[in-house]
Amino acid sequence: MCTMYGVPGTMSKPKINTMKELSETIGVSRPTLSKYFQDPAAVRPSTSKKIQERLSEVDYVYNFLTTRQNRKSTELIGVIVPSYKDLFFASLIESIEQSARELGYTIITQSSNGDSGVEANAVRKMRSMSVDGAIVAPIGVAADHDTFAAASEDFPLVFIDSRPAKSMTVANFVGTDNTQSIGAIVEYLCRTGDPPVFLGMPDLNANAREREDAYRAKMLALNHEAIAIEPAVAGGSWEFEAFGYTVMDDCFGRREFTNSTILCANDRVAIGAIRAANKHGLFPRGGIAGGGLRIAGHDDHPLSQYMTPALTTVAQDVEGIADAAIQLLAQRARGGRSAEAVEVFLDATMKPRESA
Amino acid sequence: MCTMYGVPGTMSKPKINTMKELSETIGVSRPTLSKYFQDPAAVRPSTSKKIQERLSEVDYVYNFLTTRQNRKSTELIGVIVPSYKDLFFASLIESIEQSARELGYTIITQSSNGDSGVEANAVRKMRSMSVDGAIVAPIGVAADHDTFAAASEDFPLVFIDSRPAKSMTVANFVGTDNTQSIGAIVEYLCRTGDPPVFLGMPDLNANAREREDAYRAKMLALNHEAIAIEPAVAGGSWEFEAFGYTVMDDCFGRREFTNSTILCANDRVAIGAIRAANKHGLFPRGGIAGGGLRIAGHDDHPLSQYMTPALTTVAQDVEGIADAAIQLLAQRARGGRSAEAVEVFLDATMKPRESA
DNA sequence: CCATAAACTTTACACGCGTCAAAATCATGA
DNA sequence: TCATGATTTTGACGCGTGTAAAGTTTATGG
Repeated sequence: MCTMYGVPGTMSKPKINTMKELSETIGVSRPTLSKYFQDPAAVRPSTSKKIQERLSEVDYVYNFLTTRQNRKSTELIGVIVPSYKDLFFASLIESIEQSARELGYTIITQSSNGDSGVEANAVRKMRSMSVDGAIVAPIGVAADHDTFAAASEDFPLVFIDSRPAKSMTVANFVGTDNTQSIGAIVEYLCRTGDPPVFLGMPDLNANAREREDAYRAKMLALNHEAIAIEPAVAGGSWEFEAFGYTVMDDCFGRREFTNSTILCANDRVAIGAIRAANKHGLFPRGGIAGGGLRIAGHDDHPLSQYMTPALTTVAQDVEGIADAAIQLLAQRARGGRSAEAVEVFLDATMKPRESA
Repeated sequence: MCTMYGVPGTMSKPKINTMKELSETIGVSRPTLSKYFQDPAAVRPSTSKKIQERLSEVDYVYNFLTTRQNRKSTELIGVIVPSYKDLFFASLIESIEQSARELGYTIITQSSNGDSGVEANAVRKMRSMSVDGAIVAPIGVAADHDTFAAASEDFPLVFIDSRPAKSMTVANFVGTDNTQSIGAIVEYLCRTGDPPVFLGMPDLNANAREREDAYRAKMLALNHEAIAIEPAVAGGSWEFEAFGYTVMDDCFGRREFTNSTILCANDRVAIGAIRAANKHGLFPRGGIAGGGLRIAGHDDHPLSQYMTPALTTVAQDVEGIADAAIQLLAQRARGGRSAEAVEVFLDATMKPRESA
């Protein structure tokens, strides 16, 4: 039998459009149905069973817009990230969705496209959708402070990954403790070879500066000289691999840092750097680092282990971050809004692989 | 001044909650405001200007839920993908969002997590949200046919990337012509070296089979023997890199295919295969392929060019797919539902790089 | 079997905005 | 200045569901 989507009349179950209609065909009152849908256990077991049975014989979907209009809570949580095309953020979204689902929340995701105007629009959209809360991985630079401030009067706001631009602002935050994570990998690198030089990431959010600061602090503590590679290109873009590649291709072309240990501010930059190193043949021995050039990253990007050499990095606790953010939001959404802003810092764990 | 989010009273602009309130403070009637918000040009220019000016002095966000409840169109488009953690889908989402934004649509994204139950729930959620249409990259295997059929009575449905499971079903589809894309790369590979063997992807959607079929057809046309690598592992997972790595690590360990040209069903599988090859030292000469083993992929995954060797592949026209899907949906959402199902096939373009 | 509480039904209003009809006001050109 | 048509205002109803109050039925226990 050839079924064609879009042609009416092929469905077996009769379609029911409103709850009133449903209440008539099912034989219970509309208020009872309303109660049932919000909590099947809120009605008598026999009634619940009856509704459930009849429900499976019809094609009814509740109207999300109208149900949420009238409830005190929409059980929507907004998520804003700078880009979908970054597996770190993608992992974060996936974990957030998972944690949210367990608590009955629906996720509305928006990308800010690395643009603070788009980010502000996304926040406004969240407001218009009456979300119960929002999780934002902020652009950081030139963020629209007022937009966030206005939003946070409507619902709790939790920043993840990096803190918002204005450092004097106190806001809910869940993320990795850059001091710990960078500290761990600097310590590792110093212990296993030459002290690292630092290749930053384009100065697009707070992590760029925090990680470099953490690097300098740790190097100082270990009595080593901190050296940051000065990018020959202006890095204003979120294409981190291209940035890492371009900068290091340029360096290696001048035979600079060809024998160094390079700590990159994140794995995407490191992936670009590894590519540049391979182009210049700096990883002999079948791509495995061997005493000369070493490259390390930060984040444990899902593809890092597939690089050649496999990228040594520190893994952020993505699930932990997602879960903590959702928990914090859920608590704030229910509880009072009066609570103090909270900052949660999670530890990252070393992932020693081949590249360093 | 230290501003703290979440503490009321820090805002400068007075907050307005409803349109009625707004109409009072702004000095126009509510129906006029309603018209203005739907189309600023629908009111007299002087009125439009007046509203616009006063609007910038207050903090008002329209209520998305209630506005959309009453309009004939919600201007919401649902997007369902199997996973966020796949840069191909991420690219697709980003392009879709872009095309949609231009037409005034808002995107609601849901991940089906490679699970047909979750996929069915996502479709139901789209229905409950009264979306104007949905774009689905289907799981393919064990998809809930009834769910899609029911949904397509509510709004137009466009499948992208791969066609839904039941092949006898005629549905709107936008995607790459696997015959063309695979044909192009097989032709390229045969022209530049040994004819390829084929490494499939886990049989999770229609592309798995279609691409293998296209490979066999093209090989037949070129008078070469088609050889598909039999995976030693059962590949039921969406972790394609792990699949490619495991299968080829196994082969290479037995010294099989170490000198072959391997065409992978997608880039993520190829990335895993390249990693296996590098582990076994099969890409000497600084990682650049040179006569012996060659590996090619399909999709032009954003990181393919950063592999060593850089992955030779065929690029799907992601923007074209996204745009065509949105256009088709927009047309169907406005126009009649009676139109025939449409299938749009786009060409892919060769990306010769180092790996083959 | 009856008292009692729990669950249900009925009825009604609310939510914020779209939309319509009729009345009032405005802008434009002669 | 006035006629005319365009725009706005007023007042009202509708959307589908949440929710409260009051009355009715049902289950439970003695």
